[in-house]
Amino acid sequence: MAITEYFIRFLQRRDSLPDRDLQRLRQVRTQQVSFAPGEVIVPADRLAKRSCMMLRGLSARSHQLVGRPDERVITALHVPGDFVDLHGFVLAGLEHSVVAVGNAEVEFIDHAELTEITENFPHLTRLLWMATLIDAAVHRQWLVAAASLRSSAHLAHLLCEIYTRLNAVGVASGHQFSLPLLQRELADILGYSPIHVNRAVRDLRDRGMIRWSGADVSILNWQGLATLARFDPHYLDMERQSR
Amino acid sequence: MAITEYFIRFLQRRDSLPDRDLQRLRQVRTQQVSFAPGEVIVPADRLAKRSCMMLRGLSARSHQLVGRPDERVITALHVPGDFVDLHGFVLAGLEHSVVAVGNAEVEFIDHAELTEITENFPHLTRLLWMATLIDAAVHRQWLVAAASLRSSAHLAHLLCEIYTRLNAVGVASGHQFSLPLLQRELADILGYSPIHVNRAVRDLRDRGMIRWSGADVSILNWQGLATLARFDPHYLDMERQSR
DNA sequence: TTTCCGACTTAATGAATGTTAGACCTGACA
DNA sequence: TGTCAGGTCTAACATTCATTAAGTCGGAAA
Repeated sequence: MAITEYFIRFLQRRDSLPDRDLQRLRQVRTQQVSFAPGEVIVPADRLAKRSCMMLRGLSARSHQLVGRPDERVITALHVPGDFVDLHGFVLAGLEHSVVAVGNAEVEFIDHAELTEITENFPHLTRLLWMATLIDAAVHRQWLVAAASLRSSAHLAHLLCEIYTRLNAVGVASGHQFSLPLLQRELADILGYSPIHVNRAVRDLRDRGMIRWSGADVSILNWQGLATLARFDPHYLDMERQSR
Repeated sequence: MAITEYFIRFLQRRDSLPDRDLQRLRQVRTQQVSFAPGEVIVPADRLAKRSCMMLRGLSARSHQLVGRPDERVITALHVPGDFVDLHGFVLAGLEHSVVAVGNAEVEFIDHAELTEITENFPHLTRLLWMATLIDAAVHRQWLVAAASLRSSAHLAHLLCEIYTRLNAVGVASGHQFSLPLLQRELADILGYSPIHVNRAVRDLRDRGMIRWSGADVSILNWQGLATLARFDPHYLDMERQSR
């Protein structure tokens, strides 16, 4: 089975991919696995021998809080084409777990194969490195949002980002997308209580900016939402550039 | 001039460094530059041709908020041995600037030299990659802290982390260190108002956990501070491991 | 010494967010 | 049809944090 085309699209959007790199990518062997909502895709604190890439649905990086087993914080959301725990290849282990959000399908790639790539494909290695650094840029933007935005604007920022990322890989268009997140999970992402998340959702709805029922989200006023959130997609580094 | 020994120590703490890698590192040519408090070390949004490493003092990654020129958010602090903007080597540009905190000294390394390393030293390349991934793990921990800790505990977490990192490179010991951060800058890091930061500092002082005068910080009750902050240094990935 | 300025500190008030409790709504299923 | 469970929504109250204003302290410069 071949490495997901989404990831190739992710890379090609940001740099040209020489034939040699492209062929090597397509030779990567993967194991495809499906997960039900909430299932653990990658457990924390274990030395993994493989990493996973999103194929369908969403996943989240979930940090269990020490001493409070019922609480967690979500520090990242991943869409199709994201190489979710590529950092597990270089780090000694993950300090968080990766869980499915809604129904999710991933492809696992053995670390042995990644090692071989880093030994023989320097340019491709820099592109893999880049993928992890874009994750880090998203982390920083979440920090900025958490420190500078109030609940409604903070939620608006998340919606703008997710839509932009889904749209970039062709999984969403027309300002509509599927976001199978419970308000409780949203609270773990934004760092608010579920009740306060509910207030923020209602606020955006009352302002006529979004429609949200079940997992279906529509952004009715993109410009207004982006302005409220001070959203600037620059940090997603979506420009073509030689690396 | 040689690459800072702090960085070599940083790497050797986490993996063995073969002679070939070590020799290549010591051959890296650098330009050493000093900065006064608040000076910009690396400006945002410009395609840099070099990256910098901390040699002495501290630096911060500062995000200017669009539309609010007097406000900013600090998303990272860097101590000696940190390869501060190594990510600028792979990304198209930095979405933040790097500024000096107190008096600071850095070494600049040309990207051409890093490119050469990535072409010929795969293991060393993985270690450079690792350095950027540890930064990302710190970002995640800051997200967890922001979402799950109240002001005093949040501040306590920052102090525990900075001391641990300074201690790891031998720049601080005995639970004392120099932290030339104004309370206003602390507010930009923690996402509070300066007044609220003042309350948090006073609170930790009143509890007898810290002493803080000028730039000199003493942690009087490490265990209490770490418990309050739920600090677990695991995320700093300081274990030796083959990578 | 005196003045001045910046940083730190304190107080008072209001806004944002958390907590608790419970109502509503809807789909699954007996 | 009725019940149940999980998710959403609302209200009342408590806590945390922001804002404004003003006072204190200490070092630098005249």
